[in-house]
Amino acid sequence: MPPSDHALDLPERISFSALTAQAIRRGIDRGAWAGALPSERRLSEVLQVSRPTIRRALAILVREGTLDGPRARQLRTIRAGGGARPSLNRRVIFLSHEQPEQCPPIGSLAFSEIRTVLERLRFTTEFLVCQERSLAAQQRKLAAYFARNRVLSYVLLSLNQELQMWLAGRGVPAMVLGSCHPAVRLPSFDLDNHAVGRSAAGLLLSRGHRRIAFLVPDSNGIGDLATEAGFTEAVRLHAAGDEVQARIVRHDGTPAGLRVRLDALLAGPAPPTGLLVAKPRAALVALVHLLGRGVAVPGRVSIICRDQDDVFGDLRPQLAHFSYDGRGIVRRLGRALAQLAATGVAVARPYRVFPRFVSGTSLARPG
Amino acid sequence: MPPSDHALDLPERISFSALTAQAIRRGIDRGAWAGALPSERRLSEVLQVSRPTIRRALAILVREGTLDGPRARQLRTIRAGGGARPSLNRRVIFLSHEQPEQCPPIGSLAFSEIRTVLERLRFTTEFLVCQERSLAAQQRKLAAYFARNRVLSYVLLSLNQELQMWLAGRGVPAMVLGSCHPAVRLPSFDLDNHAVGRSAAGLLLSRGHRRIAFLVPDSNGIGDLATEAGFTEAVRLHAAGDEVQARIVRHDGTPAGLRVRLDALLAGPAPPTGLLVAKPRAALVALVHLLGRGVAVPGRVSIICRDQDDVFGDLRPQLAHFSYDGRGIVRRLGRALAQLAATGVAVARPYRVFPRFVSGTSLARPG
DNA sequence: CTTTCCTGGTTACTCAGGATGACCAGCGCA
DNA sequence: TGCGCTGGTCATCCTGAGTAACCAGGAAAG
Repeated sequence: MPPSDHALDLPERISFSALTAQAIRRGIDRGAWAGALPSERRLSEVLQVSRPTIRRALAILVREGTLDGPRARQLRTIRAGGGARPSLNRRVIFLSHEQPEQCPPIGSLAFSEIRTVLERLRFTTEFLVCQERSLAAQQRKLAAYFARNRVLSYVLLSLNQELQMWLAGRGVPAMVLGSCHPAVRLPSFDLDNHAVGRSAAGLLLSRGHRRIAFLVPDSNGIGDLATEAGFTEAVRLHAAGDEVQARIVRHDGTPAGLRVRLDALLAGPAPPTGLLVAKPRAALVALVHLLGRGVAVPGRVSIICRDQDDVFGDLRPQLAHFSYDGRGIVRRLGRALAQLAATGVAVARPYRVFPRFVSGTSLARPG
Repeated sequence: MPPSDHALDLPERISFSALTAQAIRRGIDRGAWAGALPSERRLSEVLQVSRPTIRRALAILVREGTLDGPRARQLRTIRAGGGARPSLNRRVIFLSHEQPEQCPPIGSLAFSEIRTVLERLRFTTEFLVCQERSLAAQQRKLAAYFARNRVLSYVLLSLNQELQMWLAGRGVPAMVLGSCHPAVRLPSFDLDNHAVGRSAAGLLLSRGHRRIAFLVPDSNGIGDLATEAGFTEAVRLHAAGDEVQARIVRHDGTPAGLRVRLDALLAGPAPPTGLLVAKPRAALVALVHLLGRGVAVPGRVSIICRDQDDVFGDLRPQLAHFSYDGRGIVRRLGRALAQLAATGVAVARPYRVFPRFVSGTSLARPG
């Protein structure tokens, strides 16, 4: 018999499923979830582990009594005494009606920037998209989410007015990135969309356009409403003697819906010669659609986009648009969150950025 | 993008060999052996681990400097001062000729995804752009960087062939995200660009196109070269009896340069009726330029884009393109890096993804 | 109401990595 | 000289994880 070396620990032969079970157990202890676990597919994404492995891990936890089995196709519930130790977390949730790439206050570029900066500051970021059509459904979904998750603060991106006020009313910890309803008293980091709308209308009018339109999704985003207000205000101020026809054209936010509106506009009796388009994606869709229909840009229609996209400068015609440097906003947001994490409150002073106009060949004098 | 709960530790994916190395390391620290380790077969008995695993563990310890290699069939000796071991850091540098958003293997969307996943695995990520025009200048810059920085691994994104081979030759720790030169023996996570090129040409030919072209930047990216090879191969195989005219058109990577090439193509004697375009940005520029010139798409020219962009589906015509899910690649990359951090080496087996074709109305039969 | 999406449950298949056992050449030593 | 030990190598088997489909039930959106 060989002598045995006693000073040694044998390497632990532990299956990856068991390790995963440990990870989930720690998550439960830290209070990452309340009441019930996320779905298996969610866990598999979050933990970067395949679903069969997640299932084996869950089976272990059920067997040891940490979890209940799924009840009638419900999520698995966490057994009482799960140690829900409320620890100060640094979890930040971005809340929006749209995919992150489409949120106007911060273009696609800036969003990964935001994530990076916040993660440097040791915040963990998540994105929650709330795309239900009815307000009630949105509120139900969010209420369920609030009940099951503990977060430091929500960051509201281009939410519609009703939901923004509902959240503020419920006392959900939040700050607003993008435009903020004036009545909502939350820390906010805005673009001055009102000024942009006014400026855009002024640009079109000063180039001689007399039939202009603002194409905007009908989602009641507060920034969109502000742009709209600025747009009509500029028209009202200018149109003292002139005969100016300014329309606000709402579409349903889908590319197809936008094209339908565009076609209707152009087929109408007095088609506009100048367009302001909200959202970079929509501007691209509109440009390609018009060119594809043989409508010259800017020959028959000039286009200004309210928001930025870094492809705009590469195209011919270059899309005239408004642009700004998001880094200042990101820095402020990071500081506000750090303050909130440290002190429990954040200043509600709004921070405003005035985008600058980037001229492009898509804007010219009318035909 | 699905939200992810960051308040969690991910389960650690550590191989049993690495665990065994840990056990041996602890044994050394506790003075279980003096001067030299027991033989492999002894260790295998003592630790209750098979000998191949013991050997892998020993290789890890030799690599990290805890052990000397076996001297002339002697037992492995324990290095003096076994206390201070240079531990591998977890710093990862992304190295590319272009801005991250433009790197084709992973779209802008996927890149923030990659950062997030790697940072959750406790890697720190940085991006290093190497845009010098001359190869010598690139090498100088990188050599200076290597001399001053210790990193776990470089991740090469769409580097040109020369630089990729130079790095491999210098023994820089690296893996390739995107296409990899066949002679370069590095872990790589590829799209199968060759297959894409072949498939794209096949699609155009099978639709009846007989004059086709591949528009590609002249930067000698390995993926581009592979696409080109696949493209011409498909043409060669198909064109047995048929008369097919296939051109490779290189542009300088700028939108203006692309437009010049397009105009020259269309003004030529036998303009192509089908185009394959590399890079999503280039495809957008080409589409808008053609439509703006009154060239009907797909009426006069069909377009397929080799890469993906999520705006393609929203446009009319929809841009036919090749698409894939980058998450699998990100997962593999993360695992390879984790393995590298734990064991000091990563497998050099290439991982290949076959993008699937997303049909679109920009592709139709000619004329 | 209908439809859509998401849940848990289940399948078949691939593949990496560890276990096993055998073999080799070199070396020290009885 | 022959034995027993060392590290080095190989072929083979098998477990466990990954992947990608499916399915039915049920909740919720519209």
